[in-house]
Amino acid sequence: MANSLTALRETNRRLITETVRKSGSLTQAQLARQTGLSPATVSTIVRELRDAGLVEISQAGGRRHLISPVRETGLVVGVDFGHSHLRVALAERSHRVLAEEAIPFDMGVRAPEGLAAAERLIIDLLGRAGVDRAEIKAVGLGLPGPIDPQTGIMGSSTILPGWAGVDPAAELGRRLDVPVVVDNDANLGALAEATWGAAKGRREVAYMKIGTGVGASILIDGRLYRGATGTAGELGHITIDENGRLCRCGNRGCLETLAGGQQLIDLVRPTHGQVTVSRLVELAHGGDIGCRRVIADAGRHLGVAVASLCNILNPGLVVIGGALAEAGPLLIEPIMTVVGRLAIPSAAHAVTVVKGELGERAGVLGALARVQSPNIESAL
Amino acid sequence: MANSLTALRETNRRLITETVRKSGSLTQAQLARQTGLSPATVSTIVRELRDAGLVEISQAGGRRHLISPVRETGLVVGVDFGHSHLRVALAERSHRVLAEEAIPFDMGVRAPEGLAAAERLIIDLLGRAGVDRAEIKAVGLGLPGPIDPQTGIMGSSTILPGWAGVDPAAELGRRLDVPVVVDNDANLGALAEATWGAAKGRREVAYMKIGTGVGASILIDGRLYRGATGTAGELGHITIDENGRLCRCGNRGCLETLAGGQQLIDLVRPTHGQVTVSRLVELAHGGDIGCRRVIADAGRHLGVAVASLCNILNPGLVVIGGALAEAGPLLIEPIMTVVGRLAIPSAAHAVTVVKGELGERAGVLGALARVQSPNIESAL
DNA sequence: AGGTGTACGTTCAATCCCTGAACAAGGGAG
DNA sequence: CTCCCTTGTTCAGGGATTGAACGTACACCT
Repeated sequence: MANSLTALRETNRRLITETVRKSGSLTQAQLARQTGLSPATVSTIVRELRDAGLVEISQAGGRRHLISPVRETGLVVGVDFGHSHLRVALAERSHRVLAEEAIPFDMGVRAPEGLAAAERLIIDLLGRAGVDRAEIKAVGLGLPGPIDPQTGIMGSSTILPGWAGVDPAAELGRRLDVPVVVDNDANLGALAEATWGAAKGRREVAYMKIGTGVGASILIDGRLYRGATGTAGELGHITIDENGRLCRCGNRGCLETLAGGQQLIDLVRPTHGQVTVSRLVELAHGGDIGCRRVIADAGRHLGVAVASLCNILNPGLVVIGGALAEAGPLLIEPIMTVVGRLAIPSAAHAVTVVKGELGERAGVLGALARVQSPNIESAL
Repeated sequence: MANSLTALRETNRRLITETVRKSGSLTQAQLARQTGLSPATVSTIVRELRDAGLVEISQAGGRRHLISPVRETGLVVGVDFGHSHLRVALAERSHRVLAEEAIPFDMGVRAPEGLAAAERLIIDLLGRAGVDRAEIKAVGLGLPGPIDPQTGIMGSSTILPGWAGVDPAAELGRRLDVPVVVDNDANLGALAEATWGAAKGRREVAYMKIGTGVGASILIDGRLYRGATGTAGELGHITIDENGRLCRCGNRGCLETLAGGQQLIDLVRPTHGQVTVSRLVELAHGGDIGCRRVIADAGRHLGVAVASLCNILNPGLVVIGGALAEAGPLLIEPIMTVVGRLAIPSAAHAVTVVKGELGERAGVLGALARVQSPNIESAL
């Protein structure tokens, strides 16, 4: 705070840069109205930013100048590890996706193999898009497990035994020689839905990802909430039934053991054989009574958790993502029913439960978003 | 943001006012060092504040001027309704308590009777302190039920039937002819513990009040978190046992039906006769096995809820207040044990569970705090 | 086609704010 | 008692924002 005047100028410069980055491109007049600054100030600041190479100015008819964020060169990569898949997307800085691919993948392997697979898939995508490896400027990496936000090291050895203690961002960064930011897959899904999807513009949101496991992430005042030590949102391991089935986290009756995709798969195996979550959802949509029942039961268990969440946090919106979310109303209606019954009325009235709009791409898109706007999260 | 320059000045003025209010009284030089502003700026702003009557200046030897917050005149009252008691405190603006009293009280009565009782107790206290009624400038009011933060009207007719639909702040304000701010008793307890008690200076805190019922309140980034519609923290009515006992909220197996004081009283009635929660805690401290067991069981049930809370929010501190908290380790150790078992390890390691420091006075002190600093809460 | 109105971006003087330096006034150490 | 340090004030200087005035170009109406 050496000089509050220059600090003020800095603030306003940042304000304008942010506004430009968010809106894509606008004229100075629009900028002035949106920021509340006077046209004169906008004029001088825009010139400064142009001289600094932070924005680009193009003529747009009349005196209108179109201010756009500087055409960021280079590409970014999003990597999304699921329990049973690995998805990678190659995108421009503007988030336009150039190439994307998902492959089946078993998270049970050790970290080195997993990261090697990601590296191979990235290089494959580069080749397909005809892009040189050096074009990649940054990578966003999503993982289905707890990550210490201070160190970036994965914790909780019981959940992903092959990954505990490793620093995936550093590892992958060393392999590719670019900066890598890492985050929980549910956090990234929430980020994607908040940026482009069902939670766009909402402030108090809970996001639940129901894939093989169950993860969650919380947006408070529009920002990712991480809690005191960065593990907020582990809704998959709250206890629903103290005497329930053993969970991979070591406890009994976690939500995940009742509503996770793995459980559903196990439940239909005797009658339907080995299926994937997506196949199970397909069958349910096709009218299969057993699958519908299994999904509805999962919804009811999820409803118990969402009701607790509503009582505790009183969110305005709950977004359901992950493979099971594709069941749509088959899953969401039971959730709502249970929430209506178990949550206190004022919290139940306040909340809407919807399916995510980005589907299975949420994680990888969130990874792309995370690379660009690392500061959407709460300060911590 | 009409004029950013004047906005800047406003910010700095506020910065100085806050610093003065916090530190009690200091010199201009100290002020300059603490705020990072130049002595010149401090000088002019202090003069402005003096002229506006917001601070007082006294000579303190040499050129030293002692800047102190203006001696606030008048008194404030805190009112805390519990399920079974009513507590009122009369205090100076500086929070020095002049008189305080608690009486047994049944929240089952209708709102007018309750507010009349509060009024009588306030007038009683005024007489005892020898203070005129006109000295009261504001009242803080705590109630053990959900309050719509927009309208101030009490909701959820099932929980406090005699109070649903009334606007207690307006009612009491009309009776006493002073402004009244109203809030949930758990929120006020949290506020008090955060201001003077066990949570002083902590940022991520959950407060649980276990009296006749069970309430909770959440501090996020040091501010009261209210959620989308103001009912965040209703932890007493999360479902622990879907097939459990009926709760006054209309559901089954709420935490409150398992760990609320009322349940404990009911449990020991066959063997110990009708007792209060405080008496039950006394007996437990005296070595009564039955009471100890009942409290430990309640602790285990609370532990399930706290574990969920930890998984969802990952707080750094959980403060236990209310009458049952006086059981101390008899209650808290079972909580910690269950949290250690059910919460994910990283969240369990992060959290400390402690007894509140303010005891049964937490609510009424919080009401006093709330009158003075209504802006501690999140913006919403 | 021509005229008029409107919106846009730039420039400039005015205004407001913060800061560094100079300065007066005391208190404390030696 | 003197020197030195700290404190608060004053003043000039430089930044930053703004309102008003101005030139320009497009759109629309006649």
